[in-house]
Amino acid sequence: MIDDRMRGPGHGTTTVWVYDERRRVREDIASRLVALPFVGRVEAIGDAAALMSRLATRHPDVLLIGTQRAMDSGLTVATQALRAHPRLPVLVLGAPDDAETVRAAVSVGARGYLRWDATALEMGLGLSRVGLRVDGRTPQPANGHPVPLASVGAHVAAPAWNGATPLAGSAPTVVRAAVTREATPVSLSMREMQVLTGMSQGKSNAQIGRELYLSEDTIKTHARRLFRKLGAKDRAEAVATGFRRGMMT
Amino acid sequence: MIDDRMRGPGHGTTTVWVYDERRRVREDIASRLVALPFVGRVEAIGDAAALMSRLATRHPDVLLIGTQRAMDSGLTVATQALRAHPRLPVLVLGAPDDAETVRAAVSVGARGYLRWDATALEMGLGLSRVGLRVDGRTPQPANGHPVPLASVGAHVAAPAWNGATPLAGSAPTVVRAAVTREATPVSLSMREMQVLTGMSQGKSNAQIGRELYLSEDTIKTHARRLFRKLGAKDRAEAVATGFRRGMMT
DNA sequence: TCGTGCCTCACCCACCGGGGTGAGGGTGTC
DNA sequence: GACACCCTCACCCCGGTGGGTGAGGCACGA
Repeated sequence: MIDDRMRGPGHGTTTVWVYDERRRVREDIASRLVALPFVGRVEAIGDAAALMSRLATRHPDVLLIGTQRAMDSGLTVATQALRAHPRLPVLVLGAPDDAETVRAAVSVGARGYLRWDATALEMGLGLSRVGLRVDGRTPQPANGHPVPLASVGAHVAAPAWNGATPLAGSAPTVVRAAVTREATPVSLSMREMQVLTGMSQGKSNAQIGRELYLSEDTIKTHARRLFRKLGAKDRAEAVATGFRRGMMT
Repeated sequence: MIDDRMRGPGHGTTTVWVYDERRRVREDIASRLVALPFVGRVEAIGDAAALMSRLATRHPDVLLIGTQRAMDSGLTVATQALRAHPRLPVLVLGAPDDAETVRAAVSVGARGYLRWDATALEMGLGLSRVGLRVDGRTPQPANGHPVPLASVGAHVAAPAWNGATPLAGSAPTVVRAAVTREATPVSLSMREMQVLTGMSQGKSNAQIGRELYLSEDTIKTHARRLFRKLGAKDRAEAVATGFRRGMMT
């Protein structure tokens, strides 16, 4: 039930624990967390007693606790954990519009509320608003790449990074994830962009060539050039940086 | 100067013309437009006379006109074009916070204002708010994939798709791009997610295996399984759908 | 006018990627 | 107890990928 060996490639330093009685849920959440750049180790825990005993000796940087509508199991665990360790950064995880649980979570001392259908970006923000540490500091919008900006739950004030306006009221409105704008020092040519788009659709060089009425060798040349421009090793990384730089949809 | 042969792979039907005197600018914008799924043909035009004569016989679905701060060349062209063709959907392109040009653009009849540093998502919305047609209809948030949601310029009312609140005032605040939430029917396991993340960082299967203390063959197995789950042909497409589904950052 | 960047195409070549298949062990669920 | 899913590893195989290099033409700007 506890995945100690499940550690990431090491560039992330934050440790996150995910508690939920439903195995499916906690593992689903955990698997999405490992994709976040600043997250190093994720552990999924399904037993309340185990969680408490672990908390006696070690603390995660963030503890995620899942809840089910009209069941207070998750909230009970959150209450227990926070009673024993009041400064523990706890995020409650629940249904998209469960205002009741949001209120309950806040009242027992949770730092925030995360919808279970949150995107990676939103999870990232949820974590970053909750005492996450990267090399001892709170993460900043780094080197022009997207960074969590807004959203999680209404009761959490939206940050004002990058000039975005904070949430006005405290109504249970949920602001959706946003992306910081980057200096975009790279600009791809039209053809390179078309090739990159084709790649993102799983097309082979030959296929792209056929669709653009070009030779496959020409596509390979464009590919090489766009790899250099984007600093990418292969098409997968090129596509990824395309998305991260806001060039793709 | 006019790229008639520069047509996309055909799944997009919208035709966009980009006007700007600076070659660099118009081609940069054009190259970013071709990446949008619903955009079929993009033509970059650098000469005002040529633009007007082309407009006499054919109309694009959207006409983008670039402006420079403290120069009215672009606005002059926009004025000309709109005087001759009042129903032409024109978007003015300009500096991020050039409120003056925004006002001027609106007053001459432009349908919206697009920051030159807009992300693909934002451009998509700019286009979709401006009379874009896909098979005769305005595009909807389709099959669970991200879709332009907010932003372009303050004077354009933000759409209320997905329950997001429209822009409150008419102040020159700019709402950043947002992403719709999708039903996320696929869930990757922890390992699959780690492999996908490695792919997005340009790592080879062997490299990923080394970092996770696994055999390369194991990575290949995880890769195959995640390809099937995501419906992807190769790692590039897998990474792309990972981003489109909000699983990656 | 020369240089630069883009577009186009070609050839060579090492090797990585992806599909197929099988298989053992673990942990839950019905 | 059967079933399903995940994790792990292995072997075979072919085709696609990516790097290097060269080269001609075109449009532009210094």
